[in-house]
Amino acid sequence: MNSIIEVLKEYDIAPSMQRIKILEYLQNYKTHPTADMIYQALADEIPTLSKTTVYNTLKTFSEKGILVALSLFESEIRYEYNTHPHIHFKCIKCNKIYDLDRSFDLYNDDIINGHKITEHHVNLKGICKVCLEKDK
Amino acid sequence: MNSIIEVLKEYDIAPSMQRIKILEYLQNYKTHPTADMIYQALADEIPTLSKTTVYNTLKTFSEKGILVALSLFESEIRYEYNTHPHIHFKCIKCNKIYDLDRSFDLYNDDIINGHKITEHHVNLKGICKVCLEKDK
DNA sequence: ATACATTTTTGTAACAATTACAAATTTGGA
DNA sequence: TCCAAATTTGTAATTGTTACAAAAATGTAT
Repeated sequence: MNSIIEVLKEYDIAPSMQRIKILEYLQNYKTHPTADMIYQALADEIPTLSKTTVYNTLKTFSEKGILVALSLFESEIRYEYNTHPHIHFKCIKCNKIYDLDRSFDLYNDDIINGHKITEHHVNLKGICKVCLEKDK
Repeated sequence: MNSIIEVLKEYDIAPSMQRIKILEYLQNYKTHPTADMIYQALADEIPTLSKTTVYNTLKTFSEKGILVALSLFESEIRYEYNTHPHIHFKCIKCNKIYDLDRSFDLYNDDIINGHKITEHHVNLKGICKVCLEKDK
C-alpha cells in the first residue's frame, strides 16, 4: 500500500513526511516541475514547508538516483555563432564543452508522434578523450 | 575586409561599436560563452560597456538569427521521476513539454571521437500536434 | 520511557543571472 | 545643423539557488 515509503527505503532515504509528499508529487505529476513549482503545489498541504527543504530533498533524490535533474530549454543561456549542425558534449571531469560534428537530419522538419520538429538539441555528457588518457 | 559590419547589415542590424565587438568575440572564440563571460572579456577594451548592453545585443542577435542561444547543462533545473529512456519535445506555441518514447542506445556507453558517453539529453522544439490542428 | 547524538527541517541572508526601466548618449536623415 | 529614433548605460528589481545556523524531529542505547 504505502509504496512511496518503500521506494524511499529502497534508495536508502529516511521517509520523512516532506520527502514522501515531494516524491508523491513527482510520481503523480509528470510535468517536469521546477523546485519552485513543487514548493507552490505543496505549500497548502504542508504550511510550514520551506523552499530550502524542497531544494535539499531534490538534491538528495538526485544524488541517490531516485529522480533525474534535467536542464531543458531555458536559462543559463550560452551563445554560439553561425551554427552548422552539431551536438554538444560536456566532460564531467574537466567541464569542457566540445562540439561534435554529427548531423541529425532525422530530427529536423520531421514529424514525430504528430508533432512537427523544427529545432533539436542533443547534449551528451561523459569523460573526454583527454581525461580518459590521464586516468590510464 | 570589414566583414563583421557586412554580416550585421545582412541581418538588418545597425553596426554599432558594441555590436561589432560582441559579434567579433563570438566569431573568434567558439567557447559557448555566457553573457557574463562576453562582458568580462570586452570590459577592458570598452571600459564604458554595460552588462545590459551585452544582454540586449545578444537578444537582438538571437532574434535576428545571427546566433543561437543554447540551454546546455546547467540551471533552470527541472525534475522527473523514474525515467525510462525518452526525449523531450517542447511546443513553441503552447510551451507544453512532451515526453517522447524513443530509445537512443546509440549514445549511451558509446565512444564518439574518443569521448566516452555516459549520459545524453535530446531536446526537440517545434509545434505540437494540438497546436498544428488549431492552425488548420 | 529518557537522554542524547544524529538527521532533517526551517528561515534568513547571501549570491548570481537576468530583466525592467528611464535617463543619457549616439546616430542617421531631413 | 537639427531632431527624432535608436542605442547604450546604470540602477534597481526580480528570480532561482545556495549557505548557514538554529530549531525540531528522529532513532537508539540505556
